[in-house]
This record gives sequence, structure tokens and C-alpha cells, in this order.
Amino acid sequence: MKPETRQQEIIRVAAKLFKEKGYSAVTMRDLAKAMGIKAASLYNHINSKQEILNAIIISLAEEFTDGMKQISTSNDSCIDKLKKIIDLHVNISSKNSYGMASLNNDWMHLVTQLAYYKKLRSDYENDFKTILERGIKAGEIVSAKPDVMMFSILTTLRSLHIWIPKKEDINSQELSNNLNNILINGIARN
Amino acid sequence: MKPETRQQEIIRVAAKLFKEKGYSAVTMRDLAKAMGIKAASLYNHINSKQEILNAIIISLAEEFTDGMKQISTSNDSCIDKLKKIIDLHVNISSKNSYGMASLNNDWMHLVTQLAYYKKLRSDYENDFKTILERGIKAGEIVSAKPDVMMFSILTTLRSLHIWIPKKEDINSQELSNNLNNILINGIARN
DNA sequence: CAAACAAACTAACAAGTGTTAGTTATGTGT
DNA sequence: ACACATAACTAACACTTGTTAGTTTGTTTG
Repeated sequence: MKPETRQQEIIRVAAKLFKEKGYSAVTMRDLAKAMGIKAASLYNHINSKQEILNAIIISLAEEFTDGMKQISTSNDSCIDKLKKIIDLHVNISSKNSYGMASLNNDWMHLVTQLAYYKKLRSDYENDFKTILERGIKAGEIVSAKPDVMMFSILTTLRSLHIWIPKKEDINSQELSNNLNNILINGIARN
Repeated sequence: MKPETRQQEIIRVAAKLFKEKGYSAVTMRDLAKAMGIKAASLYNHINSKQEILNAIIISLAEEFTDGMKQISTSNDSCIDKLKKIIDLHVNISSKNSYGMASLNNDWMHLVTQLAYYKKLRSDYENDFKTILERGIKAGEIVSAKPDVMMFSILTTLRSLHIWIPKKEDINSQELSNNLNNILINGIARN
């Protein structure tokens, strides 16, 4: 494990600020103050505010795309694939809850990478829906609208970053198992 | 039905812009252009940008609190109460999907009303959790962590505003029923 | 018609925005 | 001791921000 570069440190601190107030409300002077330096000094390490947002969002989005590709091309059952998707979200959100906030709330402020981000997201959702549709055909899951199922599960998973930091007592494995039960089996008794 | 006042029109248009770019990224000049007037003219109808945000968020938050109070003090079963909570979210989100985006994403930019908003939200979540805890005791729902169940259901409901406008074909009643099935009974077959 | 009002306008402000240029201090390897 | 890279600094820029003051225009009302 190499020590963090100064650039990585700036990006990490920026993600934290972006989570609290959103990309637009965080100024370069805010970020500099959080780093203990002057705003102009930031530019020794980064080229622009935009670039920071790109770095935060795109790497995360690619992590999800890569994870999904592995899951969707595996030979697991539909239910097992869903379990792995839940794991994927819990793990990434636990590792980087700050970045997840930008991914969810500030993607529309991307400029050069906006189209690319949208493609990644759309690919991800298509893979997700395909898994559900095959699960319905195979009789593994109920024959409800795949759109609504995906929306329901995915919005829960996409909001994990809000909730995980409040629950430091719960470990990732346990949270993942709980979520799996609830999302797959519901909460009603029999 | 009285026609909308100019002030209400400004607030409605502002909510739409806030949903697209977030409160901080929308300038008074953006809002004025969307209204077809100059920025200074806005101030004939509103006192400040802050006030617009207050108007959007607080009225919605109170609508949820009022709805929850009615539900939580009723004699319904836990499952029926949950069904009504889902209806509440679907109905409000259908009526005002723009405002819901501000409620979810821009509440932290409130100033004078921030503490009040936080209290409303916390009361709402406490009522929600109490319903789940009683449902567990009564044997109506599974004995999982109420925190995780609430998080899972509530984040789905709180994200409805993202999704509802894309699905103009689906009506509120149908969506509410689908969500109810999925959230309560899960997606696994038997 | 005159008075009052609503709602737009122009012009300007003080503060804050991202960013650049040029400079200075601090260590690192030769 | 020397040059070199790193990373901080000060000062400034052009532009944008929310907002105010004062004025004009058109419509409603007495």
C-alpha cells in the first residue's frame, strides 16, 4: 500500500465536501481550507474543479460496470446474481461512501464525461433488467414488472451511502445478508 | 380552483430547475429566464432565493408528517399501515415530483428552517420505525432489524420522484399496488 | 379622468467564483 | 554547495452571484 499522493488526498477530501453540500455549493476556497492550504495551491495538483468530479464519479461508475459484467456473465442462478449485486453495492459503498454521494447527486454536473457516464449507467441497468427477466422466465422470481422490481432494489442500493456511515457497528457481511433477505423475500411473515 | 399566483408560478418553475441541477447550481438569472423576465423582477414576488427553497421543502415535509400522523394513530394492522405509507409517497410524488427532488437533495441548504425540517424528518422516521417494531411483536412481519427494513423501504419511496416521470403510462394506483407487493412480499417465488 | 397598484424594467452593488501568473520556501539527490 | 523538483504562497483577472434602488408601463378601481 503506497501512501496517498497529494492529488488523491485532494480528491478524497473533495468527495467528503461534495457529499455534505453538493458539487456546486463547494468552492475551491472551501476545499483549500479543508486541505489547510490556499485555493491557488490546489492547482499544483489538479487541473480544474471539473477534473475532480470526473475522477470521483468515473472510477466508481466503472467499478460498478466491471462488477456487473462479471456477475451477469456468470452461471449463477438469478437469485444468486442478485445476491452478488447487493454485495457489490454494499462493498463499494462501504469503501467509498463519500464518492457514492457524488455519483448519485452530482453526475449531471459532469461535462466532458457526461455522455460516457450515462452510457455506463444505462448498460448497468440493462444488465440488471436482463437478469430479472430471465429470473421470471426461469420461475425463480415472481412475475411482476421487472422495471418496478429493478427500481425498488436499485434505489435502495444506490442510497446505501447515506445510511452506512450512521451504522458503524454493523459489518458489511451482516448488512449484505440482511438486505438480501429483505429485498428478495420481503418483510411479511409467510 | 383559483388560478396560480405569480409567486406560486415562480416557486413551481424553480422546483423544476432545482430538480435538474440542484439548488446551488440554479441562479436567479436562470430562474428569471425560465419565467421570461429579468432577475430583478422576481423580487416583486419573492423575498429571496432561500425563501423559494423553504416554500418548496417545508410544505412537502409537512404533508408527509400530517399523512404519517393519520396513519400511525389509526387502528390498521401493521401491513395495512405500510400499504398506506406507500400510497402516501406515491400520491405526493406523483403530484409534485419536482418538489420531491429538492426535499431529498437540497434540504441541507435550508438555513432558518433547517432545524425544523430535521425535526419533521426525525419524527416521521420514528413513527415509521414504531410501526415496524409493533408489526414484529404482533408477528405480522419478520423479525429482522427494523432499521434495515425501514431504510430499505423508505429509500425506495424517497426515490420515486426520479422514476415516476419516466413512466407516464403507469397510473398511481397500479404503481402503488406493484410496490406494495414487492416491498412487502419480496420478489422470490413462494 | 385620476389614483393606485401590480409587475415589469435598467443599472448597479458588493461579495464571491474558478483560475492564472509569477514568486518563494522546503527539502532531495549530485 | 548546487541545481532541481515539489508544493506552498501573494496578487490579480474576468466573470458570476444574490440583491437593492429607482423607474416605467399597463391595468384596475374610485
